[in-house]
Amino acid sequence: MGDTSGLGEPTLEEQIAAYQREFQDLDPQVEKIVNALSRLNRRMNVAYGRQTAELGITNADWEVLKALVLSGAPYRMGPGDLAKRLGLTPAAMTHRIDRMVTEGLVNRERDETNRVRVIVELTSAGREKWLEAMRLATVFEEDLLQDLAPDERVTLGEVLTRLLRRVEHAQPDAGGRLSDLD
Amino acid sequence: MGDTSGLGEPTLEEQIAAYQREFQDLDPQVEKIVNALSRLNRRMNVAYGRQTAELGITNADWEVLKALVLSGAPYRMGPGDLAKRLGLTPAAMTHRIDRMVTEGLVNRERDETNRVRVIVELTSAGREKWLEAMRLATVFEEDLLQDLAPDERVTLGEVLTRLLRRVEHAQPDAGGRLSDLD
DNA sequence: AACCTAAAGTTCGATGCTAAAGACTACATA
DNA sequence: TATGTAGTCTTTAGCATCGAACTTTAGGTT
Repeated sequence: MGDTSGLGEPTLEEQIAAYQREFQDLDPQVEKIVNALSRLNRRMNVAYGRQTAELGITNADWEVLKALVLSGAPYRMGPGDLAKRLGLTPAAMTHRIDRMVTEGLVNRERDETNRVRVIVELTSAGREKWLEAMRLATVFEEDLLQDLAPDERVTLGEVLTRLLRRVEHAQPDAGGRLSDLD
Repeated sequence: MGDTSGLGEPTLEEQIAAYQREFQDLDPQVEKIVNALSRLNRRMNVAYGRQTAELGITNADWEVLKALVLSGAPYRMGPGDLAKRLGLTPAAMTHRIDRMVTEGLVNRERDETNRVRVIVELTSAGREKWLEAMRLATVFEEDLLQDLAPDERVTLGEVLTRLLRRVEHAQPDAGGRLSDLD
């Protein structure tokens, strides 16, 4: 009586109870929300990871593709901007782009108007991969929210946006780097 | 007109609009929720990372401390169980424990009743660190949810639990490894 | 008793990340 | 024109992680 399956994680409720045993002045409401958010995200990333793997790419690749597509046509960005957008160091971006170039997902060119700049451009293959990933992702996401009534979805979206506004305002973009993400 | 600050991220609303431009049959409600969840988690991890750094540890350390404390007195677990609990490979767990032993947060002993087993035990210094981290974390968490009325908190907790139940049931613990977490 | 199999943890090689140092370009100023 | 300075990317060294091979022990089977 206790664990979910093997030895993975205890139930959320069990976990909150354990926290309360070890830390008296704890607000169970708050802890429930925070821990649920954290677990949900983990599971979502696992699911996304399976889907991207199915397409022969990684979640890391997908993040880059997303940033490029969202930048709009002609789907070009500098490595520095990409790094900021994804919360990586420029060094990591260099290597990630290296890999994605060999995979044919993006091109790397020098900016001829300013030869110290580099332009990363989405290839049509990259755009196609993004599209496939997007199709899989939306199916999963719709399935995830299946049990939520339309008005519940609206409310949830509104509440989460409010939380986000609070935390994004409190950390005005961390000066760039967004590291230490477990 | 558009970006938040420097070049970090667009507004959530802007991002959803961009998605709709590039991908027609998209449910904006769903996408709003999913993207808000993802961003929220990112910001939370950054915040936790700052707090743990302030205490001279890392988020990685903190995860181990949490697992040990939640296991209850006498705060002992095997590396394998810890690895499963945290979604790491046993190899990674070995190195993490190495580091935490030198930091005085845990002890490593052999189980004398079964000499192939190892026991990781929380030290009192480790317990104290967990307590300090917990105090900082709860302050942040309370601040994060400040704008939510009591009944909103209850509803949010309930809805998130429902989502979690759905996704945890769908992925009955991934057979162990929970990798590919960006 | 000798052997086989399974389980637990560590070691090894490769990958991706960070922080810091380096190389190159553009632009302002003297 | 020469020089300083800031900005952009790459390179380097160190660390954490993964997957796979390896070591040791426990427990069952013949």
